[in-house]
Amino acid sequence: MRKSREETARTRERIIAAASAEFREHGIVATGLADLMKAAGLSHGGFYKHFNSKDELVKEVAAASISSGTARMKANADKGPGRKGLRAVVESYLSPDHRDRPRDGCPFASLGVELARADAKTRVAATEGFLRYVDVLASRYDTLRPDQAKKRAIAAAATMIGALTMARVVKDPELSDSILKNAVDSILRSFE
Amino acid sequence: MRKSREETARTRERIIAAASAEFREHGIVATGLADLMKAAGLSHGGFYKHFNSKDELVKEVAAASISSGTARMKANADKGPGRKGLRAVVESYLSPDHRDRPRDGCPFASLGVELARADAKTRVAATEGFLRYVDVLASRYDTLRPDQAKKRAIAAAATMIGALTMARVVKDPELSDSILKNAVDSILRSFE
DNA sequence: TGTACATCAGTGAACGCGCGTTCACTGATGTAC
DNA sequence: TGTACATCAGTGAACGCGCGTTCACTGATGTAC
Repeated sequence: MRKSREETARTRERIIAAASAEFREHGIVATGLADLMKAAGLSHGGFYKHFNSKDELVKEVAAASISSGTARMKANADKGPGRKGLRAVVESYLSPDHRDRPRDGCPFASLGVELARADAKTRVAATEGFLRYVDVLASRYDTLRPDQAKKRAIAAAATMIGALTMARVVKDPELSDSILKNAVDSILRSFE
Repeated sequence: MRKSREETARTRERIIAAASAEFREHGIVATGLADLMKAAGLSHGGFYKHFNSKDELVKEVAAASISSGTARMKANADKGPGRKGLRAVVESYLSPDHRDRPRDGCPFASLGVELARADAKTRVAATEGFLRYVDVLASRYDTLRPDQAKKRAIAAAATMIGALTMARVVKDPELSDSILKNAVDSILRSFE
């Protein structure tokens, strides 16, 4: 039962969306194709009509989820120039809500080191995405020279990703909250 | 061919050491028991004479690798009080050498979010280990009140873990180096 | 201290299961005239 | 515009493989007298 071109394209997006959520919640290696095809409402075997391999899907998922992460970050940055926009970005990223919902959150924090072990194309997509995060953050350090702003932005991005990851690792909820809060304070302090 | 008590204990440690390296290099889920038992020089089937399950091994590995990470950090901190010791800790942690050798490096950066998905006992071990990292770092912020020092230390730890993770993710070596460098600068700046 | 027996570390093969991938088949869509 | 045929999205079963775990067996170590 062949499907129309538009429907085929929509199905492909549906698989990416389902994989995007499953990978971020359970990890790439730990998520099977059967599981995610079921999550997309399809049978297991149809996967290869859309992708050549799991690795290809991983690359698409990385690109798509980083792209939506950047969009959200940019929307928060647009709430104001300078410190105000920076605060909006950082408080949204380091919120308990983001911590508790990895399925639609930042892939650097939820996939983390799995991206480092992924194939070259995926790592390239991740690298480009990281630079877009950095650009959004750098645009808020508007009192500094651009090269200095970028340096602060790189450090801020690292702090955000590390803090969100560790907030998910630690079992004590108070400590988890305090990791988020202290990271926010530290980044805002870096604004001077 | 039963072994002596001492040799049994040594074998158990050997399995933990091998698993510790394999998990940090390839991830927990991606490492099979057969692989790591071979790395320990044993046959696959003997595993269950030492551990009740893979999860139990994961907990032991987390505890052991965090403990050795803390020891290394402490050794660097002992190079000097205040800023000097902080610099030693941070430059060692955020070195290209550490980035390139996950097998014997910090487990928070190499296992990352897999620890968040691990069972309760493993997460408790990770939580305690994180607090020991924080204590070592806090001890160098000696110009601040203890509670303020701890807050800075939490943010510094998050920055270190996030920066090391992202330095491993990005494909561009120059960007990778600059993530490490900017994170070092940012943490030293936080000393005031 | 010496002997007899129980214990158990390690081996190697097997268990059921889920993995990523392939394939024959179906039937609606797309293409060519 | 209508018809005939080629294409291919999706199904469902199967492929070989490696996973975590179990088990019968071996023989050196530990224990009891």
